[in-house]
Amino acid sequence: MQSKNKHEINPRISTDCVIFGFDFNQLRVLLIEREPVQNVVQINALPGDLIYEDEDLDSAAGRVLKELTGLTDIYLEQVGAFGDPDRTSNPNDRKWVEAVRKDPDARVITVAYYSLVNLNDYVPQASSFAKSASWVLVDEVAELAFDHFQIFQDARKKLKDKINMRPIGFNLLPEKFTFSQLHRLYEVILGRELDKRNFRRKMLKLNLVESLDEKQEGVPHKPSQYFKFNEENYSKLLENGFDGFGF
Amino acid sequence: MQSKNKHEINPRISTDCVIFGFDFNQLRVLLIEREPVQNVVQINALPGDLIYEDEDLDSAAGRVLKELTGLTDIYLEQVGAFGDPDRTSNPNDRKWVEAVRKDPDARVITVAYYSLVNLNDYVPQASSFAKSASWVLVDEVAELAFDHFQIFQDARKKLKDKINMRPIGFNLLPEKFTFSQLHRLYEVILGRELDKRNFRRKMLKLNLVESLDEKQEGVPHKPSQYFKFNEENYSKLLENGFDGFGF
DNA sequence: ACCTCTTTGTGTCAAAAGTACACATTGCGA
DNA sequence: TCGCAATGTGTACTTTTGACACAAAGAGGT
Repeated sequence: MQSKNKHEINPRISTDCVIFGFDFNQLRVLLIEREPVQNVVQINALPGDLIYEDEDLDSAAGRVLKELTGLTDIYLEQVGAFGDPDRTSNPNDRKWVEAVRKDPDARVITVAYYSLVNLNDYVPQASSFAKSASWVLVDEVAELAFDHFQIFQDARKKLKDKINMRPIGFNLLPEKFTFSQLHRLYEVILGRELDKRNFRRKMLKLNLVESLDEKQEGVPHKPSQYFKFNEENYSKLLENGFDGFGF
Repeated sequence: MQSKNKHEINPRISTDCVIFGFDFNQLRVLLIEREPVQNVVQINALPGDLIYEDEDLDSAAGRVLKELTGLTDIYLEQVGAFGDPDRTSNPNDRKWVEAVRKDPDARVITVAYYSLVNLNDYVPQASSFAKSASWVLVDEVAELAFDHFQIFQDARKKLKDKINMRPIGFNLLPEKFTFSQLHRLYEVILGRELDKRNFRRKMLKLNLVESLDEKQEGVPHKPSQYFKFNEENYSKLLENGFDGFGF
């Protein structure tokens, strides 16, 4: 929808990615440190950059993530658009923008994406303007560049809501996994304890996991049964509309 | 997050509003017809326009809505960003853009918002490039300009999800209302029947409505009790985190 | 061989929530 | 006073939740 208007703006569009990583114990988020610029105190940032002319938003997010961290093939879901005109009000951010951008005064609107992956499957490799890329515990995320902290929080909330609506978290589990791993996954995302027996009961009723004829080996305790994800039942559930994922 | 890159784009940002209106019976959505342009077949569109330089996204949505339809003071929530580069591939849309815009080739990314209001409280008055603005039954929405149909569908889905997470729909009821009206509201949003008695029981348990000492008058049947919304309890619920709104 | 350590895996009971279902009541108007 | 149309209410049954404790398996050390 457009009209001739003297107030028309000339903004830039960027995309930022909030990638949560689960290592079977804790929840982390992928952050980058930017290449140093004179006089700019280094703080962490979400991986993000401007989008190209002919890219749709989803692809742009995937590309940017790859360029900065080396991660590919990650299913990204949108968090939303963030566009505070005062986004660059922090002097540090301002200096960085002036050093790096052609047009430091242009307003930037960013479209944020998030995902949740198995941290062990993805080893970030910093490149482009990222000096380093690393997995930071979600509870230890402190100051972030621009409005990234806000974006991070929104994404975390969305992840939490989502797991109660759909049984996500399967795409990120290894082919075979134990119930404890699954259990732990739900706990770290929801940020609270879940009763072991009740969790098992409820999860089994969904028919989304089935046990394999295989056990853990070499563990100094009772070995656990391995389970696998039943994709067929998952697709069925998705079609029929679903219910009963809350924990 | 920015870098010097020859692919940098020069897009426009617009905002589109999906305003759902409830008239105590049916669910409608506010659509505009644009001022005619030569050779362009008229189809409906969501109210939307480019944003200004210094506006944050939320305010822009409110302003645009007001300019095109006269509606003010509507709480808007974001649906998301839509930015298909082929957004203007439809020849009709293309012609309209060429006729109306300074820079018809610029890519447009739109940030969509939605809301739900009491249809009787808002009488749309078309202005700016809107020739008319009217409430269309959600089930009769057909072709829309650009990617507006997609946006409309996403917004509708979001509304549905939302009502099961929070008891929205109070801001849009009149000060006093009957249980049937509330009941009907939930039915039209969810798109299915809800048992009258069970609905009443569950809603009452939430303590969000209280009955007034006042009855309907002049109706050719048993008059119903009026109820009002209890804002205090609502705020309390919001703070404590909530549960139990699903129907 | 046995003890210890650690994590797995399992059942029951009571409370709460959900679901299905039918009929008397009220006030209007003919 | 009768018919009409919508309101308002209760019960029985099923399903789901939530709280809770102890035996079983295997590794490793002595």
